[in-house]
Amino acid sequence: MARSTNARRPATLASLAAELGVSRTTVSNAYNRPDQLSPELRRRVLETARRLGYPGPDPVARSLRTRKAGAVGLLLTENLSYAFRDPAAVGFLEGLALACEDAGQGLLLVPASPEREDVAAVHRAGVDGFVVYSVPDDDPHLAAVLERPVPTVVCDQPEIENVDGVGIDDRAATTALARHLIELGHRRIGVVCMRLGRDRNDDFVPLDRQRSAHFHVQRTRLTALADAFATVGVDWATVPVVERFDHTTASGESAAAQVLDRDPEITALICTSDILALGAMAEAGRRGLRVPQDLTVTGFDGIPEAERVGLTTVRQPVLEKGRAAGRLLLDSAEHGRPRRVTLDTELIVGRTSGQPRAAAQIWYGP
Amino acid sequence: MARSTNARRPATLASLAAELGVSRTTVSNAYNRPDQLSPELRRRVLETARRLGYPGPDPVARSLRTRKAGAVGLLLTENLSYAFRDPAAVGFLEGLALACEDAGQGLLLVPASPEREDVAAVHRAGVDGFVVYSVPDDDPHLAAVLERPVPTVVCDQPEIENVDGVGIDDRAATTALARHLIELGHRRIGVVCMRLGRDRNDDFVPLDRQRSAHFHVQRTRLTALADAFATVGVDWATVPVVERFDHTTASGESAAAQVLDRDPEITALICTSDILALGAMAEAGRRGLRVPQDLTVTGFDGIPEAERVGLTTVRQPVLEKGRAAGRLLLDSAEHGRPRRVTLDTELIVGRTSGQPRAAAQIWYGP
DNA sequence: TATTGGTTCTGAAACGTTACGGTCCATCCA
DNA sequence: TGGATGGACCGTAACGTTTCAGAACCAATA
Repeated sequence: MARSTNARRPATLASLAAELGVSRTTVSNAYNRPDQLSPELRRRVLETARRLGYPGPDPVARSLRTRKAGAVGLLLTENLSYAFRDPAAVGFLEGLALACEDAGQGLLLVPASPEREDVAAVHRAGVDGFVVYSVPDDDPHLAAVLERPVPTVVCDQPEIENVDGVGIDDRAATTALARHLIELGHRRIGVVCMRLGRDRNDDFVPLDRQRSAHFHVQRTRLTALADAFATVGVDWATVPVVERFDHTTASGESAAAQVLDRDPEITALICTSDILALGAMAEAGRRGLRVPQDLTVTGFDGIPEAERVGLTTVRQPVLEKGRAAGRLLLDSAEHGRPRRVTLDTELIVGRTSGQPRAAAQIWYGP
Repeated sequence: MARSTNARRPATLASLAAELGVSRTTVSNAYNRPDQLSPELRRRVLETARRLGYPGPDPVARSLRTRKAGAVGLLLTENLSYAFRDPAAVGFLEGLALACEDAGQGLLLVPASPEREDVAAVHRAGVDGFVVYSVPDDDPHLAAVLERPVPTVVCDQPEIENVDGVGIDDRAATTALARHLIELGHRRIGVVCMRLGRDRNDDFVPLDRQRSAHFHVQRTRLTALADAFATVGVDWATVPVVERFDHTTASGESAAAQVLDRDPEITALICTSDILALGAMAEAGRRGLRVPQDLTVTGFDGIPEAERVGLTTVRQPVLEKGRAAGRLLLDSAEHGRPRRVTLDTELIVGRTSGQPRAAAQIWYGP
């Protein structure tokens, strides 16, 4: 006979159909295609569902059948804490989330910390596509994503065959920044950059490590700086470049200290992110160095806090980057793939860059 | 015969098994339980998989079978933009994401904007549980979540039968803040609060709307303020309370303006969030009102920027709140449910609260 | 009366996987 | 030599849904 109301096993579409004496199709239609059955029957189905405690079609079973998960996976191998504390990353996340929301898609944060070699989370993610952000090009998680038979969009990565991409022209942006410093007269500089690989190296960076860096963005910026300063005769091998694994202001402080200890004569400290630059400014202050009179400091990203303190930096549209990544993924099957979106950047000359002391003396001196 | 390497239909566990002449179980074991088959056979399975382009077991089919999605759903009906711009919300998100990552679980942002009545996204979410944050108690999305047969944790909500909860003692925290202002001598005050319901009402809030507010947190804070000031004879009906739907500093500015236009005599402006308070301070500055000499401004949350400007506020451990919510959800089946976690808060007396002018005159006057 | 057309509902076949309870066989020990 | 042991693998039965081609019915049309 009919099943008891509080059956041990939870109600399913089938049990509901049996209870009602109709086909499963009809029950399914009651939820998904109300026009396919009479209002009266639909009412009965829904009421019986309530009575039996049937919560509606199981999302996973539906996904299996329709081959749609209704969600986009986000892979970011930055440590979550650093990611959420970096306004640039949060902005990216916001843009991506907005694009997903517009399309009625969920956004799944895939658990993949940089230390964890375990790629299982990528395999387990029930998603219709992936967005990859801030990941070294040799990351096993990235490889696992690319093996999955779903569309993927990578951000700030070198071109990958058959994969859409979003990014900025890091080389041009960095070159513009370098030119600005060169024109001001800086020749002795130091650099603070984010991590260049999956291994931790909180120290000076030899040339080969710079060239083989697995973070495309960092590698490109270092190369662009080297090339730009080479045009005015700076030997890049003599430029102190310091790397930090953790992306925090504290990292910026200690890195700046490391550079300044090694070479107190530098007149400009170029940081590859605003977060690092803010830390560097704190360290400069601690040493009694006035910015920019005694030391020029620059960043990259254009986060609100950088704007507040007047940091000289390169603004990039982080929110738009996230949104573009989402759109690219969700509009898939349009246009000939792969596609690549390059967003504009803007050099922001703030109050933290000025002429070096020596140059100033030449300029205004006797 | 064996299938062609580039079959039209993508390879599956079954087709792989057929190709190899083994059972599906064995192929499954090759991926999930390497100890259940000989290394040699496993090698063959994996190699054939590569050859046929089999990407490994389908995550959705696996979820269906195992009844585990490996992800937690987050429902927040705040507009995404406001959520990502509010450091308190980002902190919560960070804590929750950390808890999920620790457990190897994904975190799914369910697309549910406040305007959208469509709860389909909740039904479609393939998750093992839900965390609900910043949602009015009559939100249809919340109702849809509670109908799903998965564990749920609600944040900043009144107790729901059989549902775990995380929150702070809003009443006690607000009372402490009110006492602080009362002791300073404030009697004529104004209030700026976040939205009280699903409808937009960017205006003064009549008493009945205050009492029937669907955001538990806001309702509790207003009630606590009313009760505290009643003890010193303040008639709450005369206190201007202004509401803003959007949670931005711009909202704080315009709300403060609205209050000050109505009652320029107030000596303190109590805001129910730091974001609103920061906006209020900007508006005070615009009017030439010195804080705190001419106007005391207070917030709630204890976000970093509030600390930077020395805002008087109540600090709550937002990251811990998110982490606790995640832990509660993922530790399910422990202890007798439902459980409730109440986190500590701290009154931070900053530089934005002081004695009112009138009181100061009485104090130091002739 | 036969035909058409529309609505309402059905039955069976996927979707791709893992859990469960085995069987088979070689080996080991007494 | 008999019995026990354990490794390697298998077959079947779900998991709960959607899809698709039609069947049954009824009313209206020619």
